[in-house]
Amino acid sequence: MAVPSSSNELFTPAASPLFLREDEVRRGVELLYFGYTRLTRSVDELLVEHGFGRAHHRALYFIARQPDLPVNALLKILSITKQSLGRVLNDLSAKGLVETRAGEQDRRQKLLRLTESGLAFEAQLFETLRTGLSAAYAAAGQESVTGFWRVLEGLIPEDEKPMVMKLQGRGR
Amino acid sequence: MAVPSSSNELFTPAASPLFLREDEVRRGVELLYFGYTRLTRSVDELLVEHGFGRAHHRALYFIARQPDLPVNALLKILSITKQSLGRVLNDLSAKGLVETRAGEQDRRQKLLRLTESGLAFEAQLFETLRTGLSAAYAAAGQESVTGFWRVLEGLIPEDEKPMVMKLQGRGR
DNA sequence: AAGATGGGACAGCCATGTTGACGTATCTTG
DNA sequence: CAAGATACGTCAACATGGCTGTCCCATCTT
Repeated sequence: MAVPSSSNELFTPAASPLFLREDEVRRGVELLYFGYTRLTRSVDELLVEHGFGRAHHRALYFIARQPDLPVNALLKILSITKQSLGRVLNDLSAKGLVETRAGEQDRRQKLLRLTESGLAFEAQLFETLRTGLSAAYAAAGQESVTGFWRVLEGLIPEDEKPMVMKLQGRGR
Repeated sequence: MAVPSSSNELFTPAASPLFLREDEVRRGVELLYFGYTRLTRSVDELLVEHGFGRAHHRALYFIARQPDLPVNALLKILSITKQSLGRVLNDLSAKGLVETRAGEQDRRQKLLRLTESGLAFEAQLFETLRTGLSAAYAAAGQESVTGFWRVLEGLIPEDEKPMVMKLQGRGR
């Protein structure tokens, strides 16, 4: 009775940095959930007006980010099956937003890139993201922004970091 | 020709805090996407082993967070229809993880709470989240963590902030 | 007593993920 | 050069978790 059980966090509030207070973790989980969903919500509205869904946006986004991306690379970025991606890419090319060319060294590859109108649409979607995220950045201040980045980077497994860094043109 | 168009960002790199450099915004978008999905990925695995999906976790999570939550309050938190939530709640109570009581002031309400085994399961799921997020917190440092929180708070629309703050027992 | 509200249920649709099986073109290698 | 690996595509079937629309009951409010 006098001695709290060893699993009682109140007993050792700063015991280990890997065993933080529950409330701090719950706060992060909730902010991540609400922040993420609210940022994407505005984009979703724009998408449905054009008959697309979130999956189409993801493909558009990453193709815009890395023109001439081979299908396989996009599959790895999205971590979905080629069947799922296939549907999405078919929709996008049927509507003239995406086009493909054969790879030059390896002609089995199909390199994905956005058409003129694909670029325009992606830019429009991105503007929505920019508006939301810029406001949050500005309200929080530059120092908070780097903290924001640092924590999120820590959530990405080591073996996936190179892929993310490469997207951002930051070596590996 | 000599004067860049007003939409050219290179012309006014620090023009307005609401119009940040594209790369900074894209970096945030990507880290948010990968960070969020990677954090939830480990939980997903645990869930499918028990025959549940992400939707079940969300319900479990918020019921754990606010015992005796009325159905209507949970609907607002999740922003889904009552039909969608109904399915999830039926699954959870069929498996004995959630139970309901009639409200005391208003007996039309059903107050949701977790059973013993519901609490145990939610705790197990939460451990997975804690492990991932604690590691990221620890690697980034306390100052980064507050920045992380601040930016995410800025992504939540004003009219929804009270709901989120209330979850975290931080007044409104 | 009438209407509003909290909750539940049935039916059907859609988007987007999954497996599994196969086919074809091209590259790589013994 | 033949054999196998790889990149990509497609057909088919299924699961999850959103959605709309409709109707119902119990209870609270007026």
